[in-house]
Amino acid sequence: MASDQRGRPRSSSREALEEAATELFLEHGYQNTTVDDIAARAGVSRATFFNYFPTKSAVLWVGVDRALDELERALGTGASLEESLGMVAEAFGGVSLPLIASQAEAMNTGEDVLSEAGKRIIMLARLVAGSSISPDRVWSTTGAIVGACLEWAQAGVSRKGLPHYLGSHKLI
Amino acid sequence: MASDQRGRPRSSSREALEEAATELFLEHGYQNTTVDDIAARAGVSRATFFNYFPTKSAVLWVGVDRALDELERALGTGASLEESLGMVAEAFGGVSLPLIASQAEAMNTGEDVLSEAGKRIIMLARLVAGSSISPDRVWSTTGAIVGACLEWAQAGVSRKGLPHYLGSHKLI
DNA sequence: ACTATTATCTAGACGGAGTATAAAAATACT
DNA sequence: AGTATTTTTATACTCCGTCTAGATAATAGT
Repeated sequence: MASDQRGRPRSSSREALEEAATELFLEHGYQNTTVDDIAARAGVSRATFFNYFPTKSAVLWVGVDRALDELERALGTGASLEESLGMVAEAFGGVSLPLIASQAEAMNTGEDVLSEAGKRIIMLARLVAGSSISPDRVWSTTGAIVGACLEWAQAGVSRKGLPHYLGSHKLI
Repeated sequence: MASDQRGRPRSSSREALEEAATELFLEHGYQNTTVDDIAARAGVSRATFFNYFPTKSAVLWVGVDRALDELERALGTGASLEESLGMVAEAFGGVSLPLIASQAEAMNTGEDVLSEAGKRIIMLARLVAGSSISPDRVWSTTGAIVGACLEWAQAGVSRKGLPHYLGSHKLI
């Protein structure tokens, strides 16, 4: 029986890179941090960074992107949009805020992050469009979801779970 | 009395660049066209391109960006969101579709354009947030506007004016 | 043990976007 | 002619993201 642990093992590069990037973004700002800087602090080569993250900005969005992936998976099982959102929000809302939501202003993020945010909104709209929702409600629903997530992220210490905010916006 | 036509006159570079870029995007696709290519065909230097457009992708979005600028201006006069949208849609909806809306698929546009689209959505959301609308309706309203504009752009030959589509989505 | 296989990591070069700066070119004013 | 002003150009630079070839580290089979 073959073990599936073949080849050179990964050397915990992913966590190291994520930590290094977070530190540097907070120390010097997002714009003033290069991929070389991140790799150097993590103790790996620049090429390795791109083995783990497709772009520099992807580090900021790991949490959000994972949530989008899970939403896609949930919708793929045939669950309705509301059910799928609920499932993702349960698994996702309990954990800590994604880096981008909690630290955006401390990292001096500029236009880059703006367009990255927009990209995720469009990804979400595509998922919504692929659900069983009426086509002419796709974008207003997408907007409502975005609004709920932002409200949740900005709620601070009094924050309730994400499902609470999703529920308070009527999605249908 | 000093004429305000001082210095070296502009050599119609803007239109030339816009035309050259459109042609090349359609011939070889957006991704396979470099700024150098555009400048060369327009008969100007690469540096001149960046005198007229902040980014390569901005050429695709001239119409949309102008509409956003006008919306900002209209809101600045104190008009309501609905009134301002109506004004912009009047001035904007009669004219031809922006390049991005009519030719996106022919230009083989990829992920770049996706994030550029998202950027504009966020710009729109900021304008909506700056209007007199209730804060918790900002994103659902933004989504509704986006939906109306997309419906308008995709309507084809039977297209009515943009105000018609904005009206059919209830924005409030 | 030795080899083959598989997968990660690395070094290095490359093309392209966007920025910055200083010089050249074209016009108007004096 | 000479000066001021503005556009255009040449050039160099940084950084992102891609690519390729090779080094390295582990396992699987003989």
